Amino acid sequence: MPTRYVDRVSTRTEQVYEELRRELLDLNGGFEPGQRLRLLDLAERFDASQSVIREALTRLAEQGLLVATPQRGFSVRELSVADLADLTRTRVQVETLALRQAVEHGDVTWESTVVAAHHTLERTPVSDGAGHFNEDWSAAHASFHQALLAGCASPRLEGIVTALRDSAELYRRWYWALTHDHARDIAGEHRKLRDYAVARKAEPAVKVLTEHIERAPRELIAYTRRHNLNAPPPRNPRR
Amino acid sequence: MPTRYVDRVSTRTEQVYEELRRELLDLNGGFEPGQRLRLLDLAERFDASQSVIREALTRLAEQGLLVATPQRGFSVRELSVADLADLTRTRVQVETLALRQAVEHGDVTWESTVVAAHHTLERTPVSDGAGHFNEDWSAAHASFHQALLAGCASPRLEGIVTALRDSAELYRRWYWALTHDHARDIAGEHRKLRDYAVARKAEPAVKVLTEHIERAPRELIAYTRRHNLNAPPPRNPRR
DNA sequence: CTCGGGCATAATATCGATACTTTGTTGCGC
DNA sequence: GCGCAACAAAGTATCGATATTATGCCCGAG
Repeated sequence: MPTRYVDRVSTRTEQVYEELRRELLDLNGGFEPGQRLRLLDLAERFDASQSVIREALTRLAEQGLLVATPQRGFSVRELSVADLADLTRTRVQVETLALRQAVEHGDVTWESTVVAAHHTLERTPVSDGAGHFNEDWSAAHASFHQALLAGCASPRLEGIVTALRDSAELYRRWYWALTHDHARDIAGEHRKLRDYAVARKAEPAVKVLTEHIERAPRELIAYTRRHNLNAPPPRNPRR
Repeated sequence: MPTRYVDRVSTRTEQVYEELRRELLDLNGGFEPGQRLRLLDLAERFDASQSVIREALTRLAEQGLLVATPQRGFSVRELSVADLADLTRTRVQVETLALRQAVEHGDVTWESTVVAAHHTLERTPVSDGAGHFNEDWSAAHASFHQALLAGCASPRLEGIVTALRDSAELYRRWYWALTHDHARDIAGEHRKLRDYAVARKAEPAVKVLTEHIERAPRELIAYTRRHNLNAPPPRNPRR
């Protein structure tokens, strides 16, 4: 029998978990809101046993990215206008809380990290030119915001903010499909955030961050009101 | 072969998960911070297979009540003064946020729920008289605070507050072992919270809640400073 | 006496099979 | 044609065994 576990950095479950998570949050990923995730399908796709898949899905469900229903397995979390509104409100409140503390308590090392992360972000293209969204930008974006808030020196608060941001990622594909906010200058928002943060101007920074978080959801909600929707348009009618 | 799965309300995993969680947060429970949780032990104890135990532990680890280390299994989260300080600070910030909104936006139904939950709490004894802490009180206490914040009408925010409170529960045994704050009038604090909430006096309510959350950690941290500790005293030296 | 290599032990991670549940379908009675 | 019960198909939940890894101990070299 061939040796199976060679050169493993981590466990199989860990790998599958990370891959599934990436794909779930990936704008180009193949998962639809509400879509059921069958254990055997995924087991075959990842060439792993059901146990491994199940553990990964369990973790994602615990994070609220999936929904686990006893005896009926797992499915991708459904999106709704109500949840988006709640999520956005919560994100603004908690994230501005963290930002205020970061600006107040962050040290010089923090400033450097913010500047560095911003530099990386600015140099990463949003799209790959072929209409495909660049997931590297997404990572750089997350890193920048992470660095910005790390100054609050509160692992617990940081963890909450990160979890909320990940949840919000699920909505990104929906924005992308429906709204085209070409007037928006995201790079400018980030530059302002960096400058206000380093200059220790908490209130202006909070203002920019609030708008930064609220803008896309506001556009999307306005759009759905105009078109009488309250859930994203299905791309794949088969559920 | 005998029929095994009869009259089941839920799945075995769900049951084991809930039982483990209860015990973990139970002041009288048997788990120590840092204690390793062996799959086979628990499987035998619960008369379930390792898979079932593993799924329950995975969920608890994802919540931060346990720590999962690849290839080395699960253990109860370690406690530390630094984490307690961070946790307490975060709890105050997030929970007062929720309280302000509840007081501002809560309707009459909310008021009724608060009053009812308070009544139950007031009628539930803290201790069973034999020195054993009464877990019913703990449940009533959680329900009261839950009801208080439910008025904020934000499932996301509520979820965060609940998760933080559960994390704080892990520290309760530590308080209990070391500090004896007999001057404290917890019932009075709850009464004030109820009254201020129903009277829509946000700021006084926030003040009481802040003190309510901070008091025990403050006492404990002061105690550990006096005695040069930064982790709870081991009751069971075998790790 | 101490340090390390190499084994024995014990625990986790993974697998594949089986028990059970849900769901869709077929066909019968009316 | 319609409702419903029994059945069939598909999927989840659970199990127990096996592969793999961590850990502690023993023992010999220095």
